[in-house]
Amino acid sequence: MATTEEVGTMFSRVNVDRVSLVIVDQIKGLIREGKLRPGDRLPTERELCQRFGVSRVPVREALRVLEATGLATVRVGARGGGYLTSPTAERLGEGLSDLLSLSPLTAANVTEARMIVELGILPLVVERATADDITELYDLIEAGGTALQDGTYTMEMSAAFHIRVADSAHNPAISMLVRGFHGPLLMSLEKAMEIAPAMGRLGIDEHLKLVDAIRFRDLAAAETVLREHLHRTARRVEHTRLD
Amino acid sequence: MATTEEVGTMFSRVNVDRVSLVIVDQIKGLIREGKLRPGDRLPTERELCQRFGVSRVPVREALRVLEATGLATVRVGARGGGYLTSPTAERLGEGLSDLLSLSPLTAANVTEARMIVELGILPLVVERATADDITELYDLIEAGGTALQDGTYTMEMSAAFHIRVADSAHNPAISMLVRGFHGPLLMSLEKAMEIAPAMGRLGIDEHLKLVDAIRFRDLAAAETVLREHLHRTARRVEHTRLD
DNA sequence: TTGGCGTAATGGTATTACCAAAGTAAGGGA
DNA sequence: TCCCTTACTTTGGTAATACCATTACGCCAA
Repeated sequence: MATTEEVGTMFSRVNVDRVSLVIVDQIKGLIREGKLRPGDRLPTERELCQRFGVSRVPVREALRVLEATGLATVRVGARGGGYLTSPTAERLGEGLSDLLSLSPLTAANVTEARMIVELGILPLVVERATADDITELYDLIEAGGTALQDGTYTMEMSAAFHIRVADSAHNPAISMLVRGFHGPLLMSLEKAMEIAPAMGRLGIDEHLKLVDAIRFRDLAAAETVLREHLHRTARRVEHTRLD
Repeated sequence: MATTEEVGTMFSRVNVDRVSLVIVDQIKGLIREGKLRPGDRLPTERELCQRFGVSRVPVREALRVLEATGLATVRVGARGGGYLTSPTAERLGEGLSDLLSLSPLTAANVTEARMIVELGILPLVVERATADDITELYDLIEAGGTALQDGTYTMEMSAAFHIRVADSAHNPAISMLVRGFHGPLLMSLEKAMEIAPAMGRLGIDEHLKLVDAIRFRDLAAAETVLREHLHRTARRVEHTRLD
């Protein structure tokens, strides 16, 4: 007969997770291990049922979760079924915006984090920006200028510029972070405040100075410009709640 | 008879979304409008079925999606069902880390981004760290020291320390970011490389120096220590693939 | 030979009915 | 008063079925 202590170590905690969760985890694991890659087609629902030895309901729930996470899309019809997709930063921002609107994060919180990231990557940007990067940045600025004259300049265009700057660091992880922040943050701010034309003009001027500094690989100047630029926009959102 | 152009505008693209998606959107909408708040209990599955006029499967799929998005938890049993939750920094970071570890990013990408964030927040940490923060950081270091002697020191404990440092910036958005970095990504690295005892000793010494610098509000010293610390661990990861 | 059309095969979507397991809460006895 | 039992609520999972969307293929005609 085993003592109580022995029994305590004999049995390991049995995991009675939801079946759908187990399936999701297994598929995620396969993705992590590289055995499944974006573009791959998952087996049909019926086949997944057989492989996992479960009925269709949990399998479908798992597919919905993968879909919601941005890991897969499910098509109907012949040649339909689950297809793995590589989660984009856009999808991340989508999910994030839902959560941000509920979470105790304030716009000031997000802005502060954003400043840290965007200022922090400047050394990389100044070092790695290619001629193409610079050209595209100037193009964005020009587009912003004409939009400003038309009165069609939006916060979204400003966001696009900052995202393009981040892309010039040539690190996909950083691109994802910045995209993740800009989407939800600016979408909610856009509703709250119209862009005053003078404000836009000043913003675009600063964008221009920033790209100039990047072009000349002048880190100090770039930092000065961007810090002032971000601080100025930060002050506008200081007391704004995300809602 | 209508002309072709007229017909072109007469019909709008029919988009028969999945029922589960419609349900999710409706609930999200109610949350956004404030008609549903964290802590609220959703109607039971059966009742949702009646209200939406659909069967249980789509309803359950919708609940799974809400769960996966971090907007709700579902309990079984009497008084069970869906309860809306307010997403925490932990939950947000979890989603972020999932995304990072499942996207085609290299360890070097993520490490670089991590360094930018963790170094970037140091000014805030040095400025805002409370006595409690400092005490807890020392506690973590002490726990790490004893664990090291026992041979039970793990990457996870190191991660906990860095997360606690980030929490000392007292910005939930930043906490979320750093938690996102120290998720499954580092856990998978943990498998790849054992912590050499000497390595751990050195790491903990650096942790100690970092907290000392934070305590004395010595930003320059803190930056020097952390930069070296992160660079050292980064070098170990440099040629490691995420797989 | 080739283009278009109809049909069959494929595979997700939703309904219904049913049972099992897990919590909760209320009732009853010591 | 406290604990235990019991009954009920509610989700979790299975199975069978019908239905609809999409694609592939083969046939027929030009």
